[in-house]
Amino acid sequence: MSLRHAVLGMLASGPASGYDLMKRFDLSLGKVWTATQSQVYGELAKLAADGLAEAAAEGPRGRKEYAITGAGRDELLHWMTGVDPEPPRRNAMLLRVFFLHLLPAEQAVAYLRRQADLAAQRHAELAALADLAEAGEDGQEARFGRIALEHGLRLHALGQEWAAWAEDQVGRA
Amino acid sequence: MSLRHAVLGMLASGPASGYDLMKRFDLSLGKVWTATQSQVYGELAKLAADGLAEAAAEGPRGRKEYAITGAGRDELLHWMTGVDPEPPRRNAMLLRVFFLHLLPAEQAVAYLRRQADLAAQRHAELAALADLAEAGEDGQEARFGRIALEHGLRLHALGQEWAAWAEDQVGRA
DNA sequence: TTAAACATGTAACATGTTACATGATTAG
DNA sequence: CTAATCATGTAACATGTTACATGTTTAA
Repeated sequence: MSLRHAVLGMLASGPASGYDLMKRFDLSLGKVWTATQSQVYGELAKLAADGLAEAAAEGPRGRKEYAITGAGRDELLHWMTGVDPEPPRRNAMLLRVFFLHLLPAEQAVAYLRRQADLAAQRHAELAALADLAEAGEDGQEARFGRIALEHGLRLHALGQEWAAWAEDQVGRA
Repeated sequence: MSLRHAVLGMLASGPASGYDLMKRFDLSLGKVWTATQSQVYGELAKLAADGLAEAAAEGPRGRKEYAITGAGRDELLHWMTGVDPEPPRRNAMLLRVFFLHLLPAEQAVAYLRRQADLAAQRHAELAALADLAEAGEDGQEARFGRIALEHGLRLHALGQEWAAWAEDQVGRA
């Protein structure tokens, strides 16, 4: 149930509307947890029903701002420190690797080379995002965003190196 | 719809029952794509209904073996070479990192240290699995399993190094 | 005046998890 | 004879995606 905690975590920095939250999902947060508009509005309503958030203010155009409650903060803190995060259990790229023996060696190699290219591309995109972040605000919130981003950078570098190594392994068949 | 392709991929190595497939999900394949028993049996029925697999034989205890069809092979090959794999878009561990500024520095550091420990533990578990695999059969199928496993090993090493680096970053606050 | 941005919500469908329900065969 | 393993299936529920539906405010 981490969508709930993603929303709660953003609300913990101050009241926000569904529309505000979506912007954060589309920007930085979406790199580690995605959500659709319909999920965000739905979750906000449930959070309010469960007493973890409350409708705090109404603005123009039907805008509704929600604020985290004490119970919401408790729930968030419990999730952050009291429960070990589940590692991702699905990776479509590696699933294909398991079946690469079904392809002629030449196509298996092409697949691995393509993965190296994709990793390089994603690394470059993240690096561009990092540059933007560099120029932006600082403070504790930005610091941890930068730390998460560094994980992504290292991950894509790993992807590139691993794919090159794998290509070599297949070459020596 | 990768569950479908995970099942198809296993069927491509030879006919199998739902029970057989579950064993492979519980062992190696589950490291890159998980599935529950109820998903596997359901998917097998859908695959047969869609003409991508067919009930090939019946055994004792109601055992039903399924075999991949030509259309199934086409679908599998298209998925493997014609579509770029989607990168994972949800990481509960990194989501928490985004909200670490909500904790006192001391607890944020504890969180990061815990992640380093978990990564080390998972690395050791995978390494044990790798040793078993080493002793097992070889051939193309095992080779690619080993290549996927290497990715996991590198990933957990990265997790450890990154968490140590992050801890240091927070220390210098 | 009109396009872009702001703003929320619902319905239908797809996917995934947990729990329940049942029975056959084999090995000790 | 009895426990473990083999073997399949369904129902209820939770989560996630896509498409639709609607209306307001601001800036050019």
